[in-house]
Amino acid sequence: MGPTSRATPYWYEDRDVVGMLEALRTFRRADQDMRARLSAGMHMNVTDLQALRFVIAAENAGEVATPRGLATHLHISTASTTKLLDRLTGSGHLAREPHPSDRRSLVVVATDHAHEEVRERLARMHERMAEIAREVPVDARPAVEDFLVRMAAHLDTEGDVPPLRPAPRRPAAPTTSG
Amino acid sequence: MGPTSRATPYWYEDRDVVGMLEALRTFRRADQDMRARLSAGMHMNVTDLQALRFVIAAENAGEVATPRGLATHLHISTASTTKLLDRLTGSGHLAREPHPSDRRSLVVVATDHAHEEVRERLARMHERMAEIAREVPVDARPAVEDFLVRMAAHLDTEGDVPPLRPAPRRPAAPTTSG
DNA sequence: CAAAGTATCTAGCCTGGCTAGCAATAAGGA
DNA sequence: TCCTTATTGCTAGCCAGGCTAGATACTTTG
Repeated sequence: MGPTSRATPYWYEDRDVVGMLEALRTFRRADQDMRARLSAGMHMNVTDLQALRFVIAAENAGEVATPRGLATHLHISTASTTKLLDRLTGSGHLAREPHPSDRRSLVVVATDHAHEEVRERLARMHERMAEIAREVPVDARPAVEDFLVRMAAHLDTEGDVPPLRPAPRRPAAPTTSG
Repeated sequence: MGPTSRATPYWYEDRDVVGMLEALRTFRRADQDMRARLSAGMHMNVTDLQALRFVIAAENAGEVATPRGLATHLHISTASTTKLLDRLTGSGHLAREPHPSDRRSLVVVATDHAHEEVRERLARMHERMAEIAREVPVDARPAVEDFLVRMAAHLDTEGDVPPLRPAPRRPAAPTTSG
């Protein structure tokens, strides 16, 4: 309890640590809420907006977006992707075009209207985000980036299979009955 | 295009900025994926796990969790909360108990098994997260926290109503017609 | 005490995922 | 070349997990 000879006792360091972790949670919550509001404001669900942004990003990068690529990126099935494309072509945000080299596939393109709407709603936000990033002291920036990247790498290794329960149920694989 | 007299030309600064923003996206993606894996590993959906953690957090804070509080926290309706409680009591993670002072309401408590399972799966992860946070240089920590908090605050102001469309519909508040 | 408000639950609907299976096309080996 | 296998996107039909509306029990307020 009493002060020690160290300039920064252990509990002081911990306050920083707790602050950063709380800030991380705060950010995540804010980001999630923003996405929900944004997609609701565009009269679509969160996945559809993510898809739209993926297609636009692909176009900006000079690449072609296919339904298969969309399914992979969004971690949904190709069947769900078909429905998603039906929704977004129906709303006038996307269009299906023939694939130049693979006649099984097709190319997904964003309409001018979609480009405009997304740019309109996100340009200001992205600008301000960069501004906030620029407000970080130059010599602290590598630490910020490092912290986030390392945290992401850690999360990629967590939450996998349970270390205890041996996978409770497996609907398939009939052994005795049936 | 050519080099200037400045030690850190503008594009160098921008590289830091871009790096931080990319790291932010990377973190968000990793966090989302982790949550999906974690809840899948516990045979529940993401919302249910969030609810479970909310109840446990309330207990640890010496507070009581009610269905209403759960609904508010999760941004779902009370009807959906009833279904959620049915699922989680059915799986043996939560239990409904009488509310000590409001006989309309009830108190939601986590079972011992739920406490144990969550602690088991999250303790190591949280420890490692704190470890990663402690690896951030002490003098950079305020900048890290600030960056995240400011970014969160910004996101809280974005994605709202479109700056163009005049708030599509407002069911209540009749002014002229009706 | 009566009226209005609040908490939870039930009933029934809708969205957005999923799997299974299909036709068309591509890719690879005998 | 030709036959087999893999891949792509689609349709059909199912299910989980949200939602609104309305019922009931209780609390709060005038």
